[in-house]
Amino acid sequence: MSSKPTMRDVARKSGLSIATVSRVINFPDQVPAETAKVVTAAMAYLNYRPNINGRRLKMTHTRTVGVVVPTLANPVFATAVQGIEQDANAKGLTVLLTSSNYDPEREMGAVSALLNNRVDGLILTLANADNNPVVDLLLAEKIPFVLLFNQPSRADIAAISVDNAQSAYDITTAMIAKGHRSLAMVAGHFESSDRSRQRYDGFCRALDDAGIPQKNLVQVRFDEADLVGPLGALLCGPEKVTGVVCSTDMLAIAAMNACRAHGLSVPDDVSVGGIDGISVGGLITPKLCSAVQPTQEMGRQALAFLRGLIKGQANPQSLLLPHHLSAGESIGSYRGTDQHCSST
Amino acid sequence: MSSKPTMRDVARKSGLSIATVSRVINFPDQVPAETAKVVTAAMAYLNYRPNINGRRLKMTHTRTVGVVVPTLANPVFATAVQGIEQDANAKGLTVLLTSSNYDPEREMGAVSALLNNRVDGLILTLANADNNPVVDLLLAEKIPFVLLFNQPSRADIAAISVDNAQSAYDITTAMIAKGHRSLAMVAGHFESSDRSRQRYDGFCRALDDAGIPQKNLVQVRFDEADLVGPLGALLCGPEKVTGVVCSTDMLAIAAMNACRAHGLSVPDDVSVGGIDGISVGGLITPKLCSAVQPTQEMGRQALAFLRGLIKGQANPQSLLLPHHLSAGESIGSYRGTDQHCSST
DNA sequence: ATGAAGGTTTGAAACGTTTACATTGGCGGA
DNA sequence: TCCGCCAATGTAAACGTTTCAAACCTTCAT
Repeated sequence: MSSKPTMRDVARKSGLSIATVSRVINFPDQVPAETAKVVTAAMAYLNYRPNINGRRLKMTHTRTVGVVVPTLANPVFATAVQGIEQDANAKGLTVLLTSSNYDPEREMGAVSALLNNRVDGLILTLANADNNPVVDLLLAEKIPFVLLFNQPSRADIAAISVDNAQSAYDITTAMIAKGHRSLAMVAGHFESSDRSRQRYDGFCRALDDAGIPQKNLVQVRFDEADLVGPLGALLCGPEKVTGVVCSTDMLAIAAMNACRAHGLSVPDDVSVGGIDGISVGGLITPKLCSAVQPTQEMGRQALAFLRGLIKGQANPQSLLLPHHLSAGESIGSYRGTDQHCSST
Repeated sequence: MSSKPTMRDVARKSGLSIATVSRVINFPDQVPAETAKVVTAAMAYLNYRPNINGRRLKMTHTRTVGVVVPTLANPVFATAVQGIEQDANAKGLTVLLTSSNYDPEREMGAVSALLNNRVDGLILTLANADNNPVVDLLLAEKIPFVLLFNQPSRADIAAISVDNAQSAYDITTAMIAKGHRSLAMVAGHFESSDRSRQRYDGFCRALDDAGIPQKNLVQVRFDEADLVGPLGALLCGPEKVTGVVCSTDMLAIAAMNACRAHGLSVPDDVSVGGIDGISVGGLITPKLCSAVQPTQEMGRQALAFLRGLIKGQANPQSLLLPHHLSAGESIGSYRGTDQHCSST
């Protein structure tokens, strides 16, 4: 009696067989109301709880999905996971969460662990979606999976993202349109994020289209909050950068902070733009101008897509969702470089 | 061959018994190196993956912990979960994540689902920790659990939190020390969060200690980003509130935004303080002054504590962690109420 | 030669489900 | 009366592990 009651106990208590109890639980309509009542009463009396692990062992699917993101410390991923999680729970799916900290080794470890859990499918944001052993593994094992935020070059693997290069192109172009000619990009390390590189490509293309040869780039850790040092040379050096495009909104917020630390006003002295569209961006001053992606919706869509793959109803394909520039205040018109860098 | 290889297959392949294979996996040192090598080779050859669900069914513990938080959209919870998740994965524990959206019914549903998964223990942030059916259920079922952020009145249930009332007291007092006498609190709905009420209590106590009778309170939804309306009456009405204490940093950021929408400068016209200490608070301008809690560390501690409970090495008890006021710029000296509310 | 000791290995019974298949019993039609 | 059918229920074999008790060697002292 000390251990948890099992279906067998319920069967005994209700004077019926274990098969009938199972049917009451799984196919209530295949069983007479009277019988169902008896069984339900027994279950309530015994405080019975189905052991999902027993079920999982027997059934071919586990009604479980694995999620791997770089970190929850960046609201972009937290928001996406929030979307995934909400819908998953509404559908009775269990979410197994892991974060990789942008580390490919940990990505593999996490996926491996999730496969051992026999997840029905996976939603992942990988450091680099191309030539990725994790992707190869998943394809080999024929496990349904959807990449989220990644924008792989292969078209035959499922992925939900915005057009990263175009996002960066758009925000950069907006800055150029305001007269800025000396621009820099602050990006997370490329090896930690293919998005980062793709966004840098878009940045470069925008400069090329505007005939600006000089392309400044500073790569930083994604969780770097202190950009005072990294940005110092660009803002205060000979370049006198007046426009800073950041590969993420988190970096953009840190960049604005760094500008002020150098005695520069945003957007009067320096314009700053981000990419992602995290919600705090819209609340701060100056309002962050950003290439916004529908983050939470993307999480939802990734799950919906994954469910389709699991049911075999859909084929893997990449989906590009539309982004838009937010009407921010962090990008202003070029006003010269007179008052640059009061403090170093 | 189409299905996944099992331990039986590995046993057959290596010419050994299933029991030996199991021992190689779980107790490699109880097995001669030679045998281990043979088995490992077979596993590699067959691409064997242990099915954790089989193990879970047999074993009394599942090496799985459930996590329930209100939402990941608030960085406080995301950060805490990040802490939990990192350590859990390092220890080989699987994390089952659910969010309740501050809804007690969904809390119960989530916990119920997690119990069906036979989690070894739970970490939860509940809307209200006192007289909570979820807590009763968990106690009745003798499932180890740790409350996180909740500060229950019972001392015999495990909880990791800061002193919520004192946090609010401190930030309020800091504001009063700057000369503010007309204060208001913006708090999330009390029925969604006992922290919210506890913090309001601290706010009131601070006012009492300062001999200020007028206690303004506006309750809002936690995900409310637009406080322009809710704060309008207080900022522009007869009260001419010059100090706004918010029950969370997210609300504080929204409040600063609302102040500016009313044409008021922070901190020149209105001071704003928050509670939580989310990291963006330190990056924005003005730097948010907040009662900071060690969020990620709290997640880690909750997990460590939970593991102790699971092993039976610890007894449930409430732990109060220290908080501190951040040196922010969002609280300034009282300068009168001349220039109040340029735009409504 | 015999047996005890001890290191390896194995057989088989769980764990809590699901489900294909067998059984039961009641009822209508021939 | 008998047959067949159908709905309701039951039987038992999986699913992939872990683990206890038993069996099987070697080796070695007697």
